Amino acid sequence: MTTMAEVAKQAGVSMTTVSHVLNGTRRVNEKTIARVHAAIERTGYRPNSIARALAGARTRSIGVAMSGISNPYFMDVISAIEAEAANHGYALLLADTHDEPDKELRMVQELVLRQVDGLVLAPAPDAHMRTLDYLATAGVPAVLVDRFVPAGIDQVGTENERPTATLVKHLADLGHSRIAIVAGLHGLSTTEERVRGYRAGLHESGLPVDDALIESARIPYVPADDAIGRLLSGSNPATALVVGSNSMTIRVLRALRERGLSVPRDIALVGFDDFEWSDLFQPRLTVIAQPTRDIGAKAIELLLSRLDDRDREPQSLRLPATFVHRESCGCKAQGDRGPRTVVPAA
Amino acid sequence: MTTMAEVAKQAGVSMTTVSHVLNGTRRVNEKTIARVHAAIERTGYRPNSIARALAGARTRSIGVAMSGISNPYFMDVISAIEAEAANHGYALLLADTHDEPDKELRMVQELVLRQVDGLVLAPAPDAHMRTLDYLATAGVPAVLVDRFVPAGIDQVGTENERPTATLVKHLADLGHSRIAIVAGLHGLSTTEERVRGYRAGLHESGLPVDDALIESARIPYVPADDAIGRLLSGSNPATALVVGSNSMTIRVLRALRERGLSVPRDIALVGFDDFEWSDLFQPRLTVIAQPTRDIGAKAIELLLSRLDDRDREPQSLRLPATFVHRESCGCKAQGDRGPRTVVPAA
DNA sequence: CTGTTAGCGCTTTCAG
DNA sequence: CTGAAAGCGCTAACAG
Repeated sequence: MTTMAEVAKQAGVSMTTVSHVLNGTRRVNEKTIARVHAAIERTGYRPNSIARALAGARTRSIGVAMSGISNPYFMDVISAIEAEAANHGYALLLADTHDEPDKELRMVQELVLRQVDGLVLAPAPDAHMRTLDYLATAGVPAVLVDRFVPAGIDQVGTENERPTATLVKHLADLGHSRIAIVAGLHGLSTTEERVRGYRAGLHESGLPVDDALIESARIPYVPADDAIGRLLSGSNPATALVVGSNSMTIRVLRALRERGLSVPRDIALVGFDDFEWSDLFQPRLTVIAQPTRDIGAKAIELLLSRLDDRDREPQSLRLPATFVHRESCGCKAQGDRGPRTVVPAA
Repeated sequence: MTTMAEVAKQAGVSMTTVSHVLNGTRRVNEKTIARVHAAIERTGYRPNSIARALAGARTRSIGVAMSGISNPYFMDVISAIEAEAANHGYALLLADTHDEPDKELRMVQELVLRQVDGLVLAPAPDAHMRTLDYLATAGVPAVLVDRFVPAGIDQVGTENERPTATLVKHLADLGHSRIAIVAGLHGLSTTEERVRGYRAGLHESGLPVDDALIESARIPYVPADDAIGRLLSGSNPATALVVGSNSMTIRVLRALRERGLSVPRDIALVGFDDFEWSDLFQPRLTVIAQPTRDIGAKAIELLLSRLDDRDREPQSLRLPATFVHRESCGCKAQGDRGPRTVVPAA
């Protein structure tokens, strides 16, 4: 392992100069720069990031803490984050919070101890926001993705309310009056906003809100079977379903199949979140698609810009979602081969 | 941030002792240990991993370098790795190699520079194995996943040859004689082994091998359209397809749909790799499922055991795959609600 | 425009 | 059973 001292000797300069050449952190004579570069070239020198970090500089690593890193939504986001971060010479430290506040805090502390320059977090439902408090006191820059919190911190996510209303109105336009929602995890802003959009959509369609038609998960990863059971029983069952997230959609589709129900014949279904392969599902799903890659890229952009300027005003970004019209809503089949209909949602 | 010096002072001992208490690296008097622990407790001290690393100790981080981290197969593996690693107090540094040898080498060097204690790598096709050479000379413990190389290094993957033969024979038993394979990326051991299994399956079914029925990708991420075109044109087109990996399966399914071909009516299809949601596809896919979580867990297990004992004999582990019988092969429909048929694959 | 030097927080000889 | 002290490789005052 070549060290900086070695390079300095080879180039006939001091370590200081090598360091400054490397970091562009002060003016250096052209020729000196050239000599240093030559020495670096010759020795194949690569700076040791650990030593760099210890000496007080940045680690050029950023922490990513999210739930269910195998969740397809987050995978897209993470993949975009990885690409964008790598572009800027940053490495990623990954942690799975499982959407549990305690685990989230532990994981984030771990990342901070490892001196990440900043972190991207999809905050778990946590009334006390312990993680955010910790981050604030530790002075570690962070950007939140997906879920929003009422705090002065950078955040990126998508529009939730209007698109969900669009989904509901689409169903109402098709003649449905018993439209239910199976929302995501209780306590997440996304869940709340989508439920709000659901209510708004009903109002705007002149339909009453029946709280019995609103289900949301209290615990991560529960199957949707009970919820579906409640929604479809009784004298006035739901005839159409809005599902609040893609992991929920999987569970709902499975629950429906368990009951021998076919979509959209027996029940119409639309969802929030697209899947990379939802065009291969049966039926093809009508959904709101989030700009996952943009969310990831923007998260890194915000984070890096904050590293540059700690005092910049916090930004809260809502990226537009798209309405992807396929067949699960029960509209006349779009034809397998035709282009999918994509319009801005709301 | 409390430092070790602070703790030492509070406990009335030297830093050396604190260090040894922390690491259990030499005998220390019971009472001294207690005093140190008390001081740690009192100050809320957490060791600084960066300083630790620089001082030559372990970083308790492991690098993970794979292609297409949004690829569902690798996501499962990574998710298992994350869980297992977190259990043992290790953090993950993630890098995407995109299956390109150059990028792979750069990423791995980067990870090594960041002093990962070891790494998990899904090696890109690379005749010269530059990355493995580098790892060997750098003396960094690594375990390979998914793909195998003829090198004395720990490796975990699945059985490829026999299961693929099983797939072929299943198709042959259904009366197909023109069975094609759309294999994965050229140069990967998985691809080669699966093609070998394909040939073996044909032999064992008394069918001739027609090289025109063997396609594999030369470049990552190419669509399957051309391959499908070649396979289905001519006077004696394929009537059944074996697809070599799940990302390929997606591309093949899309290509078939472009052509208005329905599975299994117009053509039978079976694949390697299961999807978490392949039971929601139309049709439900008959596949060989890899024990992805076990692969990830085993990879970490091997890596940690090597950190313990650098001189242990390298192990090469093949975990068994399972044959998941659904409908895309064209067998009489299994019924949507029945349990899927799962048997060990060869 | 360049160099000297004091750490960053910890591990680990070496010496009691 | 315990400590003193020398680094690990780099950054950033401070001083020309």
